[in-house]
Amino acid sequence: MEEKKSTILVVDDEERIRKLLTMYLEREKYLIDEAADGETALQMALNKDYDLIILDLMLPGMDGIEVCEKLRESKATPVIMLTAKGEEANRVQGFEVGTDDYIVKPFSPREVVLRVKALLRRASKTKFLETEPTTKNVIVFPHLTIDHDAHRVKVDNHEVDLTPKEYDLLYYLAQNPDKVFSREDLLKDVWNYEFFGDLRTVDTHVKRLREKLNRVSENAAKMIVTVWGVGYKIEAENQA
Amino acid sequence: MEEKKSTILVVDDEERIRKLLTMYLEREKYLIDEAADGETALQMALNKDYDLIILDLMLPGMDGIEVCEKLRESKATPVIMLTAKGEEANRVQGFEVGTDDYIVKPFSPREVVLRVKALLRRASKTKFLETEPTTKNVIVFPHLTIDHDAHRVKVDNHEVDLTPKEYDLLYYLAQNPDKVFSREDLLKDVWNYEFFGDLRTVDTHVKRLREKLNRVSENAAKMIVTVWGVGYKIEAENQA
DNA sequence: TCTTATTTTAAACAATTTTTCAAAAAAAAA
DNA sequence: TTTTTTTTTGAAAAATTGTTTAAAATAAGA
Repeated sequence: MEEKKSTILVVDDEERIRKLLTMYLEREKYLIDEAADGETALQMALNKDYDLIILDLMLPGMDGIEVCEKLRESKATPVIMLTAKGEEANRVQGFEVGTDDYIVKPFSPREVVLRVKALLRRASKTKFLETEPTTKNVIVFPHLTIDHDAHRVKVDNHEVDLTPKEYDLLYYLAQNPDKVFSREDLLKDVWNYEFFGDLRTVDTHVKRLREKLNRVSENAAKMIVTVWGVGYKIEAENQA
Repeated sequence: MEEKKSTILVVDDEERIRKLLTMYLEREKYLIDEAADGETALQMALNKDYDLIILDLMLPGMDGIEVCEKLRESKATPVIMLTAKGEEANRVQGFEVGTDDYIVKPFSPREVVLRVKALLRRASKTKFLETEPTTKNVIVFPHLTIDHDAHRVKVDNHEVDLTPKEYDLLYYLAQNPDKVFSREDLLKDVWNYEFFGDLRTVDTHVKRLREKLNRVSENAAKMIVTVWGVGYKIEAENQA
């Protein structure tokens, strides 16, 4: 079940962004190289076969678009472009420069990891040309079902309306059942990297989440467990 | 339920167009080869039995028409010709050169996929020369029916006039019921590859689509669901 | 070709929903 | 009991979507 680790090149002039991405991607067992400017990045990308490159659009000297175009003259390495909100996201989106996907800053780390996985999956599919049985994206617990494609949550087969953050939070916890996350962890992973808000914000969302689940089933609400002095987790078992 | 995968040769001198087509076709589980010029393309097409060839009209050296004519001396492989707007679409259209279909640039990726499917269906039918119960291309929901062959939408058996984009959008969502698409997804897949517009353009089309459906049936309009903070989807169930 | 009608896009504003933060109340631990 | 932590509550601030309107692009017709 273990695959060979993919190597990823992360390019951004801001060190904190590089470190942030590196941290999250290494957590997923990818091997990461970093570059802070376009020239270096291009050289590295040409000299080594990366499985993926994450490339900031705005770079000192040679910008992301130019790097991508130059790279494309000799390599087809998948590229995810990072663009600030107003920037030329459109142009990047338009495939004009051979970008495979793009992410708008500020992003949530979780989102980046998901996109990276998706793109690597797509790329490897291309390579091996295998029929992948379209994986349904559903998490199932005794009283709770999360259909990620439909973005739908059901408690005892009864649909529950969640706000985006409530959904993200539940989905994140549900992906790692029985693992406790501190409020810091949750703010880091579920919120985007620019959010430096109050830790208590997490509590508020947990409260509303529990309330909504509880309206349908007390058992479902009890799945979200407070670990005193530590944080929150979802318990898969602990169900009637 | 799994069929053998069709192999397709994509020929265009612009890499971004090749990559774009490859990406969308691979998503549909086709096996893709690429060629950047006419000579290479012809050689590849003669040495391997492709199920379909997508051929750009304008190519350096030997152009698309010549490739097609030369190919036709020994093979009947179906060919879709890509032509820029002003180009000799007429000549190609007239099937003078043995082309089976043609698409005018810029195209929307979705359109290409549909044409490819249609042509492959036609071609395979020809092969077996059997009375195949012409697969109707109809999507049916409780209050909504989309007949793609006729390009006709009916709500509670009452025909609804949609503009092209409205239709495309509805059809795209209807093909993947219960799956949420972000505005970015929709712009990428439903609009053509040259469009780099505002995300909110999607909202406007959704609004008008809902309005037109709502004139006939509120239930039909309610099928198009806003997923707050994420995008839009069509709900198959959620119907009275 | 020129004119007219239709469709598409985009911007601005309104309406709605969500998120955040702060502070009091409650609960758990020491 | 005292202290610490969590839960609850409410309301302002922020973000997102809905709606309207006008300009731009496109297609159709004269």
